[in-house]
Amino acid sequence: MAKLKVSFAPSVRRLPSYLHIIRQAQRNRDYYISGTVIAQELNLEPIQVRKDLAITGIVGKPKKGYPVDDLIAAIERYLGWNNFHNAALIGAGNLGSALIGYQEFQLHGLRIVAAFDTDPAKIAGKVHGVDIFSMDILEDKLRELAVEIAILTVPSPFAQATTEALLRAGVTAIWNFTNVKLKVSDDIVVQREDLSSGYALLSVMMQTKERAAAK
Amino acid sequence: MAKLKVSFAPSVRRLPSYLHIIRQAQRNRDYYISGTVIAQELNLEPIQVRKDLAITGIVGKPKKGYPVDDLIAAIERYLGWNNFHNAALIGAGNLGSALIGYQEFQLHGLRIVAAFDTDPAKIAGKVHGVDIFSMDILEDKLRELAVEIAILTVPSPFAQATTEALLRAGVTAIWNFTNVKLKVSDDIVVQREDLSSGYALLSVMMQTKERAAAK
DNA sequence: TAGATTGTTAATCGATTAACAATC
DNA sequence: TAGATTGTTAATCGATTAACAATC
Repeated sequence: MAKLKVSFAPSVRRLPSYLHIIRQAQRNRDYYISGTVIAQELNLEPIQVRKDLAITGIVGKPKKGYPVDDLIAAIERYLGWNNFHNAALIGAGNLGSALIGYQEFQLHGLRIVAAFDTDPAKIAGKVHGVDIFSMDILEDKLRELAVEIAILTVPSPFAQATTEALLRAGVTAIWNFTNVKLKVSDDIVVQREDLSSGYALLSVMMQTKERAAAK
Repeated sequence: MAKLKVSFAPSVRRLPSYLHIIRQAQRNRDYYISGTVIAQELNLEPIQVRKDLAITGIVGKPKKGYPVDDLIAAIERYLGWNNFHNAALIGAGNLGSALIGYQEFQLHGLRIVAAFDTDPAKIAGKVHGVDIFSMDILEDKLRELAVEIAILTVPSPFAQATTEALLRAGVTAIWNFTNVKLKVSDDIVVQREDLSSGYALLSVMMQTKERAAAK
């Protein structure tokens, strides 16, 4: 199998923010929402919103916009957020606790069924209602719970070794919050979340502004 | 001033991961590192690495590669990571604590001088050595400490109102971890970190794989 | 009906990749 | 010297934006 690449990746990344706006409309009991309105709310071009929504297969009505309920369903179906997947948190530190606390992901098919840590003080306790197990029983427990997704928030030096254990336990998708490029085979899904890259962008923007101001 | 847009944004986002590899080479006492080696390490094309590094102004040596020390200096200068900026954490929850704990950012010009929260149990305490103040004294304290960057990790419903207080206090850059699109004037730097967009990508990759496997 | 909005087709823009001469 | 690697110029690819007919 060749390396997994998402087509329309930039569009896919924008869909959750659209969903957020559209849900507000739903709470507002609106029947329709137009691409123009979504665009205004997010400071985007209407044509971009329309193109992005088109990939979900939704069909709108000229003059009115998109039917709110159908649009939400279309986006969720496209993202696969209508199906559940068992997930485990590997590393129950501050970041891990924050992630497990986000109700949002739970509403979108992510069912966190266990957490793992090496700290004896944490083991046998809970984070946001989820049991914390010893890293020693990682493989057995993951298999037992049929975990598909691992949320990896261990310290970077342990990332690769931990990953190998995850794969032995049958995990097929890794949400990687370490700053390590994991070595895995092409059939494993890896999404790396890299705060440094966002910080780099922030830094460059600040410099650009400073330089502009100096003129 | 027009809306700030970073040219070469994708390249800028990759620079921190290059820096990571190059620092390893430095620890290894290597004098030179080639684009080919960096590319191999990160599963990228060598030409992409060379093009990305070129924006920092570094000049390499045919056959040898780039001088390690100079390359690190060039990347850090380009990113502005050789200059310090005062920053404050707004919202000292789990995510905020995790961010403040990352030594990495502190090494790259981010000097977190204060944290703010509304929880009386946290106020007057510390997170990773940083004082936590009441949100009530936000504006005065930010001004007093000459804070430029706000790391915004408050609950989403408070994001916009908090932002307005930040701007009144003279903050010019916001690292936004809420899922709210902040309304600010064009001269304010905002970098939004959106976990949902990464999760959307992970979800689509998983679906793509499932569908491929079903065939 | 008039006009706002969709969805399609084409044009533009920017990023990635390829080709290759220069060079240490 | 031979050959690996740089850096430049050109080609390709994909994403964004523009234009506009269709339509409710």
